Amino acid sequence: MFNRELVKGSTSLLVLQLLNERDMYGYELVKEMDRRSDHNLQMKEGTLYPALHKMEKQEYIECYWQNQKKGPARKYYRITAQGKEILAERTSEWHRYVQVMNNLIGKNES
Amino acid sequence: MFNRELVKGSTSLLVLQLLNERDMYGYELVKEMDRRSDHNLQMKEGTLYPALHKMEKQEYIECYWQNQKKGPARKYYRITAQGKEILAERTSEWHRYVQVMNNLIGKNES
DNA sequence: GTATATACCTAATAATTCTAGGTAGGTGAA
DNA sequence: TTCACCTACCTAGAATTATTAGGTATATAC
Repeated sequence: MFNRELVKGSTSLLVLQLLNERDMYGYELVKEMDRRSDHNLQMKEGTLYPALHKMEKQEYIECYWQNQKKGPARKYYRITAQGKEILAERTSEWHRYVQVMNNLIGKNES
Repeated sequence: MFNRELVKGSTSLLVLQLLNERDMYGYELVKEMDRRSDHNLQMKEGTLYPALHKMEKQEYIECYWQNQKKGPARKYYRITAQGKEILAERTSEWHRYVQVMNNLIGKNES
């Protein structure tokens, strides 16, 4: 939907925000982002899974397996205390970025 | 200033917007972005020059040399009709992107 | 004559995303 | 019962873009 490069860099912000609301598994994150963005943010699995693994290494999130009665097991992710700090930073950065951009390109156009 | 990946993808939008206001040369674009963003967007020359050359190939902009009485010659860039179309698209895309993101991460925080 | 500012440029590296696969469990229809 | 499809995980290679770290040249100030 969006220019791939424009959205680049907001993956971790989005994931941390969703996990801050509740624990989710990878496949669910993809569907949830699609749903809540009205199909505007269609993150690919090939983008999400490596990003999750990186954030796990950085200890922004941690995971646990949950077997299902039906279907494949799910790997749930939970945000850590450190992850919440990063989320706050990234959110603040996002808002500053939008302000700066809007100043430059004109807030009121189309 | 900002996460390098967050800003990725907005280079062409920024350049087209500035050139839509008036013709500028590369070095000036770098300084002008820095100034108008209160030093938040410090685009590197290594980012800008290749981006300008690409947009020239795409015919979004065109250039002309202007010799100076003092100092090195300047390569001025002018936005084309096609560039103006792209600018309108990119601007609209930017605003949609901000809306979608704000919906997901919560408009009112920090 | 040396440092600094202006003004252009590029090759190599880094970071991220997408493409295009793969594995496996379970359901429903022909 | 086989084939398609959905769930759910994963990764290697290609593509894109930004930064780093240089280079060239003109002109001014000390």
